Amino acid sequence: MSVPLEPTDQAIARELNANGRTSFTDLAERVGLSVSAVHQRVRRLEQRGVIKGYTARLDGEQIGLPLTALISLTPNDPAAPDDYPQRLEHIREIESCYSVAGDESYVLLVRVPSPAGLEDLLRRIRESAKVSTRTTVVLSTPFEGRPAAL
Amino acid sequence: MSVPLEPTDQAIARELNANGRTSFTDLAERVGLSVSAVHQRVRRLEQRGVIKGYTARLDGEQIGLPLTALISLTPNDPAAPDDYPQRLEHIREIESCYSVAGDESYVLLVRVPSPAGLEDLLRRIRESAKVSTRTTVVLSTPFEGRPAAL
DNA sequence: CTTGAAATCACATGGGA
DNA sequence: TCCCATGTGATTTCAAG
Repeated sequence: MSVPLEPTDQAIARELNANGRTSFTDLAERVGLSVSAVHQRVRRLEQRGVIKGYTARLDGEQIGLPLTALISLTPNDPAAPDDYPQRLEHIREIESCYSVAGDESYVLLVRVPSPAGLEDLLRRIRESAKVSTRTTVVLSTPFEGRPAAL
Repeated sequence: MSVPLEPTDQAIARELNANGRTSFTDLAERVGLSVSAVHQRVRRLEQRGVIKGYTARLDGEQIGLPLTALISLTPNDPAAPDDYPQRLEHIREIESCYSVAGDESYVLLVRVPSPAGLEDLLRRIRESAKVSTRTTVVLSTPFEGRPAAL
């Protein structure tokens, strides 16, 4: 299950993780290979799923989603089949969904425009997944989405 | 604090959030502007901090960081000045740091190679920030880093 | 915002260690 | 298999209106 990444591929992955728009030309210089060699490696990393995608990180405040929260889920019926992620997938306010070890079963990271938006979101989560929720409101985000510690 | 984003800028931000390597040419087609107009807008969004950066999303399993955890922090000395984020910034395993409302003060999202790596990380967090920790291990990640609900 | 032109880049192909 | 060199068309970027 997953060969440890070769040093060159690791360097490429690290660079693209830190700057997702680095050109192949720059990458080639940094890892000491020709542009075409790097090009091939990046495509392979994408195919293998080492690179899952590219995204611009946006400032929640400025895009109208200033309220972030962590929501922990507990199933209402512990005997029900565990298809919670599927039941929640359609809710676009949910950015991430983690299955966790602990008192609760899942933790969601969500972004909403306002307290009213959060209230409505919680209602939809409870209805869609038949869970009870415990919400931790994020007051501020000192940092987020930093480069991986490769 | 933060003028609501103009529709065209919002469309650009949404597209780059969903695909961080979309070319200016593609962006221009999608939003119905010339390439250089889009170019200027993207630069402005970057300057304003609406776009905070670009990153490749990597598969933790394949890059040697298969273990994810959420760590909640409680200050040892509640009277101490609150400079925890600064004290933790140097620890590269910490991907995100949220100041939260609730029993605890902060929640960290971390990635490590192994349980031993987690143990060592917890020790460093406690020492650096003078906090006690409560750790929630992530068992699996049904989804993560989905595009913002713009 | 647009046009337009120069510099740079992406990417496919073919060939060599 | 992995790498490199080269060519062509696409893209980025800047200056000017």
